[in-house]
Amino acid sequence: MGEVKTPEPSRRSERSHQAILTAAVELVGEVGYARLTIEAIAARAGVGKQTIYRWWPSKGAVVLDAFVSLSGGNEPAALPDTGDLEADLKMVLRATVEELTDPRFELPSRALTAESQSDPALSQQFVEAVLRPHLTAIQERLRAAQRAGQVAKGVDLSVAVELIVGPLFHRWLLRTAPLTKAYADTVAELAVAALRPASRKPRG
Amino acid sequence: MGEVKTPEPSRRSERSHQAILTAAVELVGEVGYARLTIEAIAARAGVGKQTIYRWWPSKGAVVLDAFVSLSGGNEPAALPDTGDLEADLKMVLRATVEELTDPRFELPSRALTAESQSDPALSQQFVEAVLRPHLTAIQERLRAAQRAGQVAKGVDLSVAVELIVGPLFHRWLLRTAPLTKAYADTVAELAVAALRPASRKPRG
Amino acid sequence: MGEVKTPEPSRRSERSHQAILTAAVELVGEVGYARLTIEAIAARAGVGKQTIYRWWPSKGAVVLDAFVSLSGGNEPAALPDTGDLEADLKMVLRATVEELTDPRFELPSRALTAESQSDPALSQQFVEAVLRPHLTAIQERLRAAQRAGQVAKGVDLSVAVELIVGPLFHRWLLRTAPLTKAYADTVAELAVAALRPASRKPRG
Amino acid sequence: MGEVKTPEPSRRSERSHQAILTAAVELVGEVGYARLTIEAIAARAGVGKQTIYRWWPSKGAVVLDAFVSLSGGNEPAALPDTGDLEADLKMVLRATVEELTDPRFELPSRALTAESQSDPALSQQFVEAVLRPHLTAIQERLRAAQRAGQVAKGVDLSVAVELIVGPLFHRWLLRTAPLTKAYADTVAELAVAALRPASRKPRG
DNA sequence: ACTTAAACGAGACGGTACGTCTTGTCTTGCC
DNA sequence: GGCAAGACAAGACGTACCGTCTCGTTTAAGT
Repeated sequence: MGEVKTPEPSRRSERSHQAILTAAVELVGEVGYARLTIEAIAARAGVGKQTIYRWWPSKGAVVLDAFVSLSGGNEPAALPDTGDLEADLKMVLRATVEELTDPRFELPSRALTAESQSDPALSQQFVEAVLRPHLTAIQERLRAAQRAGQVAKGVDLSVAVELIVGPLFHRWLLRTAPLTKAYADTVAELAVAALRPASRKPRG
Repeated sequence: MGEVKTPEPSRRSERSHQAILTAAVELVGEVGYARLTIEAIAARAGVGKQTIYRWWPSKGAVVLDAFVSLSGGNEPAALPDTGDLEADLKMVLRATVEELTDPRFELPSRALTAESQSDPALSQQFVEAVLRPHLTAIQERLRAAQRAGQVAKGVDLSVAVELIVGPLFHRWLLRTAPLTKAYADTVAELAVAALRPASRKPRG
Repeated sequence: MGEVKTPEPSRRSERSHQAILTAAVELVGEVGYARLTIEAIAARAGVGKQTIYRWWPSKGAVVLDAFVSLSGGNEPAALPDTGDLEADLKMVLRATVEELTDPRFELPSRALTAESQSDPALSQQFVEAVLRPHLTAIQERLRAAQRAGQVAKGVDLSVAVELIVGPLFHRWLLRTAPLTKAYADTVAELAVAALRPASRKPRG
Repeated sequence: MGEVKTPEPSRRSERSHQAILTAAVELVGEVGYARLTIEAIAARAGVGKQTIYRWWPSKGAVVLDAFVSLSGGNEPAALPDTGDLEADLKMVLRATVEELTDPRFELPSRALTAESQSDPALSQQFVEAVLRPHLTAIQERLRAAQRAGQVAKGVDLSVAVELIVGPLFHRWLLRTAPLTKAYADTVAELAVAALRPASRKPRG
């Protein structure tokens, strides 16, 4: 995931490839993303710098690949569907809070989000590889709820997903307040209320 | 705003101070934050590098000060209160979309958000100086609505604020989809629905 | 000329061999010896790098072979013997000046002389392949002159040869002054005077 | 000696300057010129690479300065004048042979001569700083001899000097044969014979 | 003609050094 | 005596080549 450049990938050394990803993961944990250097990755991986530059366009791209390979298998697949939307959402949002708070994921995630601000291509890859599966899983659960009449017919589910996760990321990224499970619960409750088919709209 | 270091501030050259902020604003617009250097700011401002290092701890801090001085007076003060919460929120969210899309603000904002990921001190200053006034203004409007019975009594308004702005920032920061005024409207509608007192959720 | 390594020479591709020498000659003329690279020779010759490393031990060795193949046939054979030693020497020294000044020969010659300073093996090959024939030709002419009584009996002719060509190379290599045919003539006259059988030695 | 570039020399750190020259001398002795790198000089000298690139245009220029500062004071001044030209020349040529054979001088000298082949500016500086004093000293001795009637009136002394030293350098640079004191003596004898006024050549 | 082992082109690899750039500190000399 | 100017040590950048090492693919001997 990530290479778009020219060289013949069949001749790629899988040994070096893995060593680079491993070294990147280790080093980003040890010194942080800002003080992470290509030279250090190459040295730690026992690899020439050119081998990194040959296959990745930037430091961010290496770290993204490393991060993806790290959180490799744990595709969130689908949310459980207990029939209780609010409970299911609370579960997934609590899990999200836990992940965003786990230092193992927090540092690389913040780094990639930061890097994405100035590198739209990286941003795209980051979202598709890391974020999209989570969003899609939630959206599928919402679709089921919509079919079950727990979510109003007219709601655009892609917006609904961001209504749910947006507040969490906002607090995480901007550190407006501590990111807790209580907050996750409150957001889930409010979101469910927002999506519920209108009993009546008292506005007019 | 921003200085925390030692030297005697009374002897500070206001002329150099302003020149530095101006140069930073110009340069961040010309080359972007990533390629912005302290040396270039000093050169453009006609100032010794030491004069920058003396008063600011990092490149981010200079840019934050420059950004704040740029958007100086326009404190958002308070939201209008037309009595129609949804309409008032749509107005402020549309304005927010406009600002986040305005290249004059977008680049420095993204840069400072990115830099905040690895610099919690900067993050704190950024939030307090730039973001907090907006959040507070929205929260005040919500308090009025709560008093008017348009928002449920039990709702934690600081969470409500993030429910409203979170989805916008999520889309802006992660570029999951284009950030449009239609999206702002939808978010406002859903948020109002979430906060409405109405019948408590019919689930139990 | 030059190969000392192991592989079976009968299977050598003459096509590649020639292409390499041609490419080396062209490139040394285009970019000079210092900026000449094995990679560039291989690319220009349409040859794998290994094919060069297989048959030559160093860049200098390739260029030496290329240079020898360039100045291939024109073995100086023997000097003319008009009976007038001084005239014959002037002729050969003037020709030498011309060659040392001809850009076609000057650049590779200087490069190989330079390289020889740090590579005695190359030095040996260079001297034997390029220089020795010239020196030998002059020495033969001196031997004839010695037989004819124009050169003193006791003179060591190998030293005499270097007395003649040394001053030319000195000026060429060290650029102490322009290398001209007038200088060649003067050197020839002085050398002949040095070698002439002593009328008497007015020293004692 | 050597700097031709822009920066203000008054602010130059004499400490770093000396450390660089010392490191260069040491390293050229330890690993030879070809394997000498700017990086190693900087590391050994405890100096940033830029400090070298700021003040010298090339590796050769650094080594030349280092070499000159090494052989700093020992200006050859003037040759002794015992009245016996041949004896005096033998003395100086033997000394030259000794110097050219002394490893302390041989390696840098060969390196600078080699480098001069592709860098005429360096060549010029090398000749003027290192070689010219020797040549001038010999030329002065020859002038005295010419006044004393031991050298023919019409002889161009600058050519005469190269007649004397050229054969030595020829053998040293091209390694046509071992460079010995016996060779130096023979060259001196032949040179004196060449320059002697005596009976004009009996040829015409 | 068939086999087989080499030499071949291509080019990825681990490395080294390049010359440039930027950082944050230190120094000099002008005003 | 405060400040611009800029030299300095440090070290990462991205590039260029080095010489070695696979890869298939010719190619030429020796069957």
